[in-house]
Amino acid sequence: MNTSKFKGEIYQQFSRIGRALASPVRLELLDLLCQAPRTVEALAKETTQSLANTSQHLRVLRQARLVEAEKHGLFVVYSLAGDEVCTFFKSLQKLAEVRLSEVRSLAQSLLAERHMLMPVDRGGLFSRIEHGEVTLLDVRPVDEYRAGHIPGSLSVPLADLAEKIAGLPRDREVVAYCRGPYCVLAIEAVEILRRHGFTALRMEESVHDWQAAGHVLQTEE
Amino acid sequence: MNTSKFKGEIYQQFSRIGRALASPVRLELLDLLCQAPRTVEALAKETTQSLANTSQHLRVLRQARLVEAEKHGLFVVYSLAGDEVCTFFKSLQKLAEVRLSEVRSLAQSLLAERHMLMPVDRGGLFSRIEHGEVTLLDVRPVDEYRAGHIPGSLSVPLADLAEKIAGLPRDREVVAYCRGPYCVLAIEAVEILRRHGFTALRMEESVHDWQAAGHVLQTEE
DNA sequence: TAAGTAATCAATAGTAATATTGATTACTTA
DNA sequence: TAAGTAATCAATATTACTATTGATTACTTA
Repeated sequence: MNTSKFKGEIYQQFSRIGRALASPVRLELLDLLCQAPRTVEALAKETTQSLANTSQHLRVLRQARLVEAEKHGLFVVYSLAGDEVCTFFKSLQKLAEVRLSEVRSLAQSLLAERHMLMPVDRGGLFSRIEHGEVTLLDVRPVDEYRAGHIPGSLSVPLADLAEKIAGLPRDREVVAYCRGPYCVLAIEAVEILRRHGFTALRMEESVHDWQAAGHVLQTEE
Repeated sequence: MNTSKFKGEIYQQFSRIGRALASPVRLELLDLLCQAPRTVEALAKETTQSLANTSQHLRVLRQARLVEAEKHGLFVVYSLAGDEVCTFFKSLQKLAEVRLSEVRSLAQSLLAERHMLMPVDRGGLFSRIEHGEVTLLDVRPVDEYRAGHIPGSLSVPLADLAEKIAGLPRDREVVAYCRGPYCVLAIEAVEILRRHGFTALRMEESVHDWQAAGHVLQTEE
């Protein structure tokens, strides 16, 4: 092995990761898998892609060793190959946010239209959550909640919010969270809650940020 | 702006970064720019690509806002758009190392052939360097040394090593460093030094690791 | 102003990526 | 064993990427 052959091959290897991240569909798949493992069918449905196309994109991700597949009976369950993949995906989002003004303006225009630019006090919020001073809603699908959620949070998937909203205490603030700053679930939840007269806030932080801040997650229901 | 339009566009934006990282040539260009700004001509020469091809790849990197171009007289000097790009590139390398066994085996086979698997004591080395107990050589091109180097290091570009080797003190250990764990310059330097009877070691860490460890760099000569 | 140089542009051939369709495989269960 | 289902495979049309070539632009300097 001479050094110039090494150089050629090592950058080729690095580019496998880049290639895997070059498609919006694959990034959406990764984003979902950061929350919880899923079957191909579930991933296809959530990304509104055909089954075959989803399967093909998953193959690319698997070839880059970013995800793993395991057969469970009739289903193939895909999951992240490791926590470091999620961390890396978050840092990709962060880099895009810092470098691409388009990302910042997209996010801002979505929030501004919905009157959600009001800042949520990040430091104070975590401690208010820990002291049970707010009703904390996890509005992600229930499987993601089961895979890990912030202690004390209630699982109220966005799809079920309408029917569960009557049971929420009206005398205190509601805080909704989902997958992170670029997930729209909490935004939609807050809109619905406000329409029903609640004082509702959206928390940008996800379970990963909660974990990164040194807290532990709760699994199962 | 509805939420599904937002989702479509935000992943599209994230994928701009992925696309930019999908080519081995662009990763090599980024790697070089992590060390120091350069003209198109210099980048073309160092990557052994044609001028036109290099220019095109740089355009892609610029469109992803990972690099910036500034015209200096007849030359266009490209540089990293920010330190966070270098940090991200390093984390891509790290992810590839963790996830891709091919990366680990490529690196290992290169080192094993050259009898360089001997571990360098990372913690101790930094303090021995600070106390001047080793001759520390920066074997990168001189422009990279000028852009920032470890204090106390001598600039001995690999190309000049043969002629400068006579002037090195023979009574103590020589440590060579270059751009990081996947750069071959220090490996080649150590080979030459050993052939001339020196006790030579390769340091995997680069100026970025030195900086990340809380030390300051030295600029200019 | 003319010659020279760095870089980009434009056109193109070859290759690779994407999404669709329909067929096939692998497994479960009636 | 047959029917049903999840997932993959195979073939394909479309689109995008890559590297090359030669022309052009923008600037400097003789």
